[in-house]
Amino acid sequence: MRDRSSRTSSFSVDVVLVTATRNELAVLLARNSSDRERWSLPWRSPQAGESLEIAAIRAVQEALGEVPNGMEQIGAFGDGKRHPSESDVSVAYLGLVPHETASPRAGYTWFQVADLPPLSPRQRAMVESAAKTIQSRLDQAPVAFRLLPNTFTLSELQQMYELLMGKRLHKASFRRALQAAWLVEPTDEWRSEGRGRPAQLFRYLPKKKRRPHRGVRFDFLYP
Amino acid sequence: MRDRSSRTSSFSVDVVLVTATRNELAVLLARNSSDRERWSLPWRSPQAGESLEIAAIRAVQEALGEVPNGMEQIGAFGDGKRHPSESDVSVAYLGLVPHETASPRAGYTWFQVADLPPLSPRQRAMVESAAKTIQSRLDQAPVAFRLLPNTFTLSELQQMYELLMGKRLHKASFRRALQAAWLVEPTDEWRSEGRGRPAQLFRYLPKKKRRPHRGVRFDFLYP
DNA sequence: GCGAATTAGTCACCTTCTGCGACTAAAGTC
DNA sequence: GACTTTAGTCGCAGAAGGTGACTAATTCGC
Repeated sequence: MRDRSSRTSSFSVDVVLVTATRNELAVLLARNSSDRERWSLPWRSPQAGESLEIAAIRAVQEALGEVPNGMEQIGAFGDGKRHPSESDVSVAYLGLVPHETASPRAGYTWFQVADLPPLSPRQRAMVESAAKTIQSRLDQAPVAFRLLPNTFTLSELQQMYELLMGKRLHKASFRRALQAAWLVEPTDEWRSEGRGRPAQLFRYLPKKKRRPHRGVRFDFLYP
Repeated sequence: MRDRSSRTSSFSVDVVLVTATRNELAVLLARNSSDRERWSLPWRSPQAGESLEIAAIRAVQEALGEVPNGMEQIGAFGDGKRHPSESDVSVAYLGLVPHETASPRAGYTWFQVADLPPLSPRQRAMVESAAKTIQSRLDQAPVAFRLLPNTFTLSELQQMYELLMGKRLHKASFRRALQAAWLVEPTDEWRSEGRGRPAQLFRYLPKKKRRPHRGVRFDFLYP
């Protein structure tokens, strides 16, 4: 994928770029330059003086030509044998991009997460970890908005949440919670999509934190 | 701290070991072997074939002589210049140990998190990240129990939660939530501590998950 | 021994939150 | 114009959560 002789660093930076189509999550993979049947996550060996995050951003730039707004580190992965870079450890970053604006460069393709080609065990672990990270961050961070275009209908937003959470949501409850969080604001545009009543377009409204308090909840997920 | 000539790996594994006294969190630091005025997190350069987690566990063994039940990786840290190991990147692990059973070996000391000695920027970032991780994991994972001895009173448990959450909790609400989560079981022991009515001792009751469902909550923490 | 102080543990009330069905609104289809 | 489809809202019933007041069991001071 990249010249590996420049500086044999014993770690690499790998990027799990995620986008969402109508009802599927997709991950960007790069065609292996030597064995063109194989695919791998975009990765990069950090150059001297290049921070981890910068390396991740560069890897994304090579793949998409643009940078996602905000990449999040999801950990260092060391187990598993083979990795394209032959590095001992890979630091994985997660990036979210709206599907509309995400056209990969030559050699890169989106794969549905449900239908990935074979990957190295290490990279497969990264993809799984990325999926978990997205789910767990869902109600802590505005993840869904980073996967949607600038304006969107509330139905689209709800569908995105349903996709990310993996379950159906009740429309009225969803909108009530959304209102309480004060997270979106209406635009004065409407979109008519096929049949049915046109939907109002909304935009994400980043705001100072609200809801300062709330008690304990022992919603433990694992024993 | 450790022989660095054996194998110059460009990354190290650092451990943020956390314990909790009555009303303070504390972190284990190691006295620097060359400059005995300086302190650092316990760390280790992974040997060949040593996984990241094993390296972290070994580092803890050297420091405490025992292993915490479960270490969690909190990320790879690359920015900031100086690090004891002179490595480019450090992978940080978080371990929780009950204060009662945590007697450090010679050269290691617990420091209150509010009163840490100077650390390298990178290690300071690790400690801060560890604190954030603990808070965010609080209602996802039984963090508090890993900081308490096997049996404890509900008041102790509540105090631990108050310490970790950084705010007071109402006794009745706390216990109601605890009951609903089915997370502790009473022992038949009671402990009389100074004045006041003796408290019943409880133990942690790991269990299959409950509460399978719940709607969305936009409890966003940042804009 | 006895009341005050202290800590443990529970109850009941009221408010807020949440699941959910039923409703109205505005478009297209035939 | 009746029917279908999607958007958007209302309001109730029940669950969850915040809080003060209560009972219980012990030590302390006298």
